[in-house]
Formats: sequence, structure tokens, C-alpha cells
Amino acid sequence: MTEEEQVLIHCLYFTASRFARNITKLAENTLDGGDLAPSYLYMIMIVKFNPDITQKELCTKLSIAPSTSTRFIDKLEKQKLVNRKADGKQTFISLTEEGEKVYDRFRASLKEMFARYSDVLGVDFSLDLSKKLHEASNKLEKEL
Amino acid sequence: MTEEEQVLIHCLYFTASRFARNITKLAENTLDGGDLAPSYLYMIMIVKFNPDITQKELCTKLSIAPSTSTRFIDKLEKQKLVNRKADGKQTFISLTEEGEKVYDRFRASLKEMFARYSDVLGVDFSLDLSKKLHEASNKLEKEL
DNA sequence: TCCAAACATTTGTATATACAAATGAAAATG
DNA sequence: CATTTTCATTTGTATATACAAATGTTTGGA
Repeated sequence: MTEEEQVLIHCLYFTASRFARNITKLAENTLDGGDLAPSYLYMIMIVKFNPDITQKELCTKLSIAPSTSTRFIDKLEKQKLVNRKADGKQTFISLTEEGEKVYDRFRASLKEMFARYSDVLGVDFSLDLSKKLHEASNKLEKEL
Repeated sequence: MTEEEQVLIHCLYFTASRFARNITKLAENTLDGGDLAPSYLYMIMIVKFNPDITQKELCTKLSIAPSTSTRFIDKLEKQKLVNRKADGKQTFISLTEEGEKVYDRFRASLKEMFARYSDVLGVDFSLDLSKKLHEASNKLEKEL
């Protein structure tokens, strides 16, 4: 292993941010979100499985800043894909009918994306990597 | 496993982009790059181990767009951390003395960052994850 | 030898995302 | 109950990053 690679495997920031750029490009090319970028689909997916989720909880599950969540929801609301229900300090988010349809389209196109990358990386490798990233995010989110 | 998690582990885009945000935040807080964001340190690291690298090669190794590389190098050159050597179509990049110093400072602070996250994730898990992300990026970069 | 095609870099512009400060609402405490 | 504290969201602003078009350079035919 070269010294360069030694440094790389000791810096998860380097390897993770590069990988994120690669997989984002693939997602932009293969996920069907109409005119929505993949990150909006991520939010829609989370809302789908957590109806009436608060904005704060969304921030945690997506690891985004509160200000980012405001802007994302603004856009999704304008497109009538989600509803905001303000109650005191909190805001609750849920999908509209139209939002459910976008989710279903995304869900179908996800198969295609999975096929594309697991063809290159291997199915087991891909599932394992994704699971590890998920676990790791939860731990970092909680303990840092 | 919940249905939400089933979707997550089938979508590397979701898990990788969230993880990248988490680890980026940690990197911003712990890596010592003076006033440079972590992504600039990544570029400096690659140049350190590949003196006189072309811009195109940098783009491949970092998985960034050519326009992004131009802007990064503009900034690093303005701070006298790298040199541009134009030759025909290509541009060759190398570190200045000052750039080497920035690398050395980064290198020292990397130990701290590694300690922070491997404390939460485990040393073996962290090294393994980083290695897998590195391999996966190389494959996606080559075959997609 | 000249032109067309290929290629690397740069510039114009748009967007996802962040942080810090501002706002608005609830809860706690005297 | 009145006021301070705490908390969730929003707004102002900055930056990393991308794509598409423009520019500049080389190379391979005709």
C-alpha cells in the first residue's frame, strides 16, 4: 500500500466525501425525481415512513442543518409534495397525494440505480457498505 | 429491520451523503487547515504525494469537476500554497514550501480526528470503512 | 500546410448546504 | 402572572460544487 493510501484510509473525511460525489452523480443520472435533486427524494422518503415528523427530527435523520430543512420544505411545499402543519414551536411535515406519487416513482427507479452500482461493486459489498454507513451516521449523530 | 432501513440500505446515495455530512462537520472542527476548508486539504494531500500532477489527474483522484479544480487551485495559488506550471493544454501542480508546511500541520491534526471518530466507531471498523469507500470510488470512477 | 476534431482548462451561472443572527413560541421560575 | 430562559424555525449571507458554454492548445488527416 502506498503512503498516499495509508493517509487516505486514516481519513474517513477524504474517502467518504469523494465517494459521496461519485454516488451523487450516479443518483442524479438514474433516480427519477422529476425535476427534484436526489437530496429532496431523501427527505420525501423519510417523511413517507414518518408521517407528521417534526422538522427537527427530519434534520437529525438527514443530518442537515435546520436552515437547510426550511429551504427544502419551502420548495417541496411550493410543489405541493408536502404539507406543513405549524403547532407552537414545532412544525409537522407530511406527504400530499402528489408527494406519495413522487415517492412511488422514485422507489421504482431505485431498483435501476441499485443494479447499476451493485453491478460494479457487488451486491453483498454494496448492501454491507450502505449498512455500515447508516450505522456510523447514527453513532456520530448521537455521540459527537 | 424497519422498511425505512430496508430502503436506506438499498440506496447508497442516501447513506453515503448523510455520512459525508457528518464526517465533514467533524473534519471542519478538528482538522487544522488554517483558514482552509477540509476539501482543500484533500487537494493538498494529493499534490503532496503526486508532485507535478496534472489538473485532470487531480480531478480523477478527487472526483471533482474540472471547473471545481480551477477554483480550488486559484485559491491555493493566491495563498501561495501551490504552483501552477502551464504547458500546452495541460497544467501541472505542485506544492510550495508553505504548502508543505500546511500539509505537515494537517497531518498532525489528522491523528486527533482519527482518534475522535474511531473512539465512537472502533478502530478496525473505521479503517475498514475507509478502505471500502476508497476502493468503491476507484471502481465507480473507472467503470461508470 | 492547413483545417477539423479532440482535449484541457476557464468562465458564467445555478444550487445544496452551512453558520450566525433574528424571530417567534413555550416553559420555568421568581 | 410577568419576565427570563430555552427551544424550533426562519432569514441573511457565504461557500463548495456542478454543468454548459467559451477559450485555448494539440494532433491527425486531407
